[in-house]
Amino acid sequence: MAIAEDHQTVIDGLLTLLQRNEYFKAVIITTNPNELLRQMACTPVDILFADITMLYRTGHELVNKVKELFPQVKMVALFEKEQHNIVNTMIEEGSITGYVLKSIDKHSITKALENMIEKIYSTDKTLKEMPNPTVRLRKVTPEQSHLTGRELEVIRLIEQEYSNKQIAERLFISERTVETHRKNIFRKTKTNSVIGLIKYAYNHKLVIIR
Amino acid sequence: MAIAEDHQTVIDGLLTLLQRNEYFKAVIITTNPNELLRQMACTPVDILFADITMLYRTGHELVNKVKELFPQVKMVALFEKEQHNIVNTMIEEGSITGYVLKSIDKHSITKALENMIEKIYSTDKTLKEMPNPTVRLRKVTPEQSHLTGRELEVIRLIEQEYSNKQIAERLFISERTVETHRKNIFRKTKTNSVIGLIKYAYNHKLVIIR
DNA sequence: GTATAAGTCCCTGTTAACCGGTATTTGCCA
DNA sequence: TGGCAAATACCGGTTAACAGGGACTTATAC
Repeated sequence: MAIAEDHQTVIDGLLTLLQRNEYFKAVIITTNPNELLRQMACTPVDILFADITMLYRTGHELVNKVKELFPQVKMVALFEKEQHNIVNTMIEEGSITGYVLKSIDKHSITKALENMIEKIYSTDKTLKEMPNPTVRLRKVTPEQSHLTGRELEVIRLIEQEYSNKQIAERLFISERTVETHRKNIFRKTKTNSVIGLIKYAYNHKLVIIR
Repeated sequence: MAIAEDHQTVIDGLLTLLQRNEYFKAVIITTNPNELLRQMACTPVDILFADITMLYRTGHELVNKVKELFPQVKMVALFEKEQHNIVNTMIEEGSITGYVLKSIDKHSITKALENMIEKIYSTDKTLKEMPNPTVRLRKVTPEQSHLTGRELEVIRLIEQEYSNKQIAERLFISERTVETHRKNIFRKTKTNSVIGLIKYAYNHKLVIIR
């Protein structure tokens, strides 16, 4: 098993738990994505525990790299409750095999680990083929987001510093339409500047930060 | 001692360390700023360990609240290495008594805690009066930031959604000057839109997020 | 004593963003 | 099948932001 996490303390916490577990053994521990890939090339692992932002960091896309280079590795995302949007995206994409809520108490993590062993080792299927796996700690229900799918797309492109014109080209729609979406977004999020909007998006985890 | 931290795992890590320490005892543990204040009113503590972003969250300003309501409490900020800017600000303000780098290894944290005991209990002075306290784990040297103090001020106000005009009023300078600062900021940070700038500021921890 | 950096101020433009409407098509679902 | 949400598109008008200049004062450093 490999662990990739930004916070030493989170790593410590996991290690403490793993000490009492006979099934898992952490063989790679690092906070650096590139270092992780390098080590995975030398030391084969079955499972990768990784912070979700590290996995999905825009631009880097560790999750895709791992999928490409080591398709047999099961990826489990460590996430915080506000990040359900990203988790759900990754589940839909079939990128990850499971996920664990970071702030959950020790007992639940242990239980989740045990469930994971059963699921991962008893069958060799990914989430896509397991519509209702118990690996899921809880149903990750998105907070009633009033924003439509198209609006979310626009927000993500705004955050990527695309201009209205570029967004229009990217989505094959008129610039006017982008402006309309923008207006509706501002109205719905009760913001009136890009900065406010970006902060809203970050706070509501509509986009992946850093 | 009180602990305020977003991450359960960080809390767990601290508690494990504290178990072996005879001087400290955590009596309040919470992730909620308001809950913290409420509990501090009921249960007196000597020291508050808190995540730096939680302490300094713009708008809330827990650090000021604590200082106001419980001036005798020593505040120690838990921070990550990129946040040295904020730490230095707080030291200059005399807001905090000490700070601990989150990602530091256990041994060093223990050592830092011991140093802290000496410093805090042998003298009753704040950092301002102790120019070179050993509580400091390491000299927090800002990465060669080419941005000037005034430029940082402007960036923080931009992030707060102030317009150029409002910034000018706030800083008692001409709107032209703000524009000049803005230009220089864009040039120095190699950005060319507020969004790019905001992301730069977040990535370089020039402002406090969330 | 003279560079150098920081901070201040102003000018001329251009344009993207924003405000406020209105309106059509599509598809879902009750 | 009638209502509704989503997505699409347009228009006229206003303004803040941004580009790319120049220039002056003050303080610090060498």
